[in-house]
Amino acid sequence: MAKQKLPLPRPTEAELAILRVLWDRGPSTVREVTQAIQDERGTGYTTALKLLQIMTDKGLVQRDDAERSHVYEAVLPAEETQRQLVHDLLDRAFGGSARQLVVQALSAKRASKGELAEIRRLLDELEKQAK
Amino acid sequence: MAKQKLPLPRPTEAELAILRVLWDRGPSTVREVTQAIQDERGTGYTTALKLLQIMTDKGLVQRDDAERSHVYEAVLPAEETQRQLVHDLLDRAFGGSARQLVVQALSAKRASKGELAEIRRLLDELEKQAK
DNA sequence: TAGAGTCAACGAAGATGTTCGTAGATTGCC
DNA sequence: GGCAATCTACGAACATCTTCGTTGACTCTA
Repeated sequence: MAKQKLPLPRPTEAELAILRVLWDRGPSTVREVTQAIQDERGTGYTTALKLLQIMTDKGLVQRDDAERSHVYEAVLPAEETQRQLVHDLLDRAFGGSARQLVVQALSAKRASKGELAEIRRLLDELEKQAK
Repeated sequence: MAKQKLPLPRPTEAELAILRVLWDRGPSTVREVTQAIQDERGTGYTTALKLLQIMTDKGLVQRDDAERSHVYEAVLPAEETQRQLVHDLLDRAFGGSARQLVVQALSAKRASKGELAEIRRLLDELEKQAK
């Protein structure tokens, strides 16, 4: 039984690849996950299974074993895990400066004009709150 | 002698802590680095030394051994490594969406009004370029 | 010159993450 | 029932990362 501690561990590299599949596809079987990450990483079936078992122990995913093929599902929505990862990176590499991170994010991947406009709208909202 | 391959490996957790010290302080000795990360991590002298030696092999830092106490220096400026780290995170966790990453960055660490204004200025510049 | 302090080098141990081989159970089909 | 396919479980091997003990060299000073 997985411990019910709220601060979930940071997913590792391979675990994150699996989480992305679960976020995209929703609840999935081991075979579905394996096929989805086949290209990106060469991961075989038993490897994916083992990772999902470990992730279940860690509390990153939930397992439904009603059917013979167990169905796995991400415990946290993508946004929450992403926020945690960003926060970690902020602390570990940016000395906590969100501004610097945003700068690098926008220069790492040239955002389109539409995306920029969307970010601008987000800023509007945040400024209202941060009185 | 360190290989001269341009794509430097992604620094690990402990390595990144050391890089941050070198970015802050500039070229430093093992002892200086050790003292700087003493609080954050309990890292002892020989551990820091070993890490710096490994990082030298990887090409992450350069060593000046003119004096008895060798002086280490980050090869890449902070901005470049940070950009690479953001790019990695973008690919590994955000499916490449810079917008989503910015959203999470701003909500992970409530940015101050001043920071928001600065980011807004950055957007102005980017919009000029991204015609 | 003897002893204390500081240094780089090295190797090994321990922790964590990743991969896969194998075994045993279940299911479907002939 | 017997066989093949598919599944979970488990453990071991392997890689990577982190830490530290030990050694030998150098420096300073009494």
